[in-house]
Amino acid sequence: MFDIKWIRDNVNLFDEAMKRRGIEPQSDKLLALDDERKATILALNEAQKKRNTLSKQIGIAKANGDDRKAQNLMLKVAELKKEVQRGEEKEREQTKALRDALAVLPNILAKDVPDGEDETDNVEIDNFGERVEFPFRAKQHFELGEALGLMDFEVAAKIAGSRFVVLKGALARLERALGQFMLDVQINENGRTEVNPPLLLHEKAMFGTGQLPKFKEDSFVTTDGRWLLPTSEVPLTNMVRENILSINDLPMRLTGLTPNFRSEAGSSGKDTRGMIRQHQFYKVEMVTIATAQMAEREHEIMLKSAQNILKKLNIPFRTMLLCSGDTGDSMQKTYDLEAWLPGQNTYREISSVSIAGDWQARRMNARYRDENGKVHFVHTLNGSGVAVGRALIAVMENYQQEDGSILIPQALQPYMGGLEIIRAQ
RNA sequence: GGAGAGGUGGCCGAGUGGUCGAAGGCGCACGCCUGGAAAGCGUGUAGGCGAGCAGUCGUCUCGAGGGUUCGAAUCCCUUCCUCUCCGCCA
Repeated sequence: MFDIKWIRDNVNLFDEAMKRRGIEPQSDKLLALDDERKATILALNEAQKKRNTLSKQIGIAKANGDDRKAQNLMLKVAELKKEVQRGEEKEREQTKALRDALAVLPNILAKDVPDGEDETDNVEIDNFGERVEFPFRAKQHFELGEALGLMDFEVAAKIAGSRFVVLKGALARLERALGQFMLDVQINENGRTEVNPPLLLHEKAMFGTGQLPKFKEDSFVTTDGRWLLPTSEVPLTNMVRENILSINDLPMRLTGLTPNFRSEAGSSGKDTRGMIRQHQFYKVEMVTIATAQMAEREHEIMLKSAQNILKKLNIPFRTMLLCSGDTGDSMQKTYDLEAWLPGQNTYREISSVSIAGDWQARRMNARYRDENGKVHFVHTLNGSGVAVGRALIAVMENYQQEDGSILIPQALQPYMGGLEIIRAQ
């Protein structure tokens, strides 16, 4: 969300930034709303001031026992009262109108974000690992999993519907191992604080990070109006909502392992086979709360942390800088890590590392006090470190053998009780 | 689910209709004092919005929203949250 005062001072910059997002110039409309609002406030303050002055005089008159004077003053104030009430109502409406208009606008893209339409215009900035050349046809993860008898989509459909999976035995454990491994790296090597948040969230929290109001069809709601977290970015970031933090608390580096729930409303027909796109999946998340000065460095640190996970698992991946058309509304700049999937013979997103600037902080009213006691909005960042479900896919496809067994990456073996290979029973 | 208690500034805590954005204490900052420190003394110590180049001024905010009143932290209604006891339950 934007500061209307900033828009007023940066009309061209703002309209240009919206244009990059494919949005018509907004500043005229917004400034007009703000002008009306200001005029209302000015008149309202004037009326309130008069009312307060007279009311105090009534108090004094009564204290002095001058009832007639008090009576006179009361009549005067009665009129002002109506004026104040009208003004308050108008101000409330106008403020809400302005806020609603601002709430749906996307973040400003960073200067170094390349222009582009969609994911085909993203720019590769880094590449890690050798793609394995199999002397046989590489299978997709679901072929492997089903053949092992450890991955069952039919049972999942029976109990929950499509886009769910049931993992069993060593595969279930492998998924758990991946989550624990990643979390441990985040805590021990990347110095993040583990957080285990609620999975059901207030609407306010969903608004704070930008999932609401625009993208409500992407998430699930409960019967009592709570939202199932689509990513733990939401609870972790909203931990600082409506706070004024001390500068000493920053940067605040958090991590957590949670399930994520997504309706995938707009994705019917996409990735229908396998575990790529599910309604429910585990993900290790990184969230950093920082100052404006710290933020860019924290973004690079976070990117390295995510890359580090895949390197430890020895999964080939490339790092993409998302183009303007593919960068999420809440974000100024996003890197995606795409893991190589031999079975699909393609790269697929496995992590997304983004910087939001103060866009989320304004929505959350999350601030900090600097060395001089001045209050500023924090800057927020988040990234996956990494998606567990997709990491499972990447491990299976990259570590598969001709007979359909799967080697377990060395880094995971301690989490698998020393198991080195998963074979059909 | 039933019965009760409560939500006030960074924290504790007073305030039950009148100049209260709010006593007092703690904490913190600065100054004095000291060789240095502690103690002591003094001063300061919310955020939003609006006006102004600025000093500053006005206004709003005592969980949230609404109402009563000339005037609300104080009265009424609604709602959220916390705590205690009982019941139920993982």
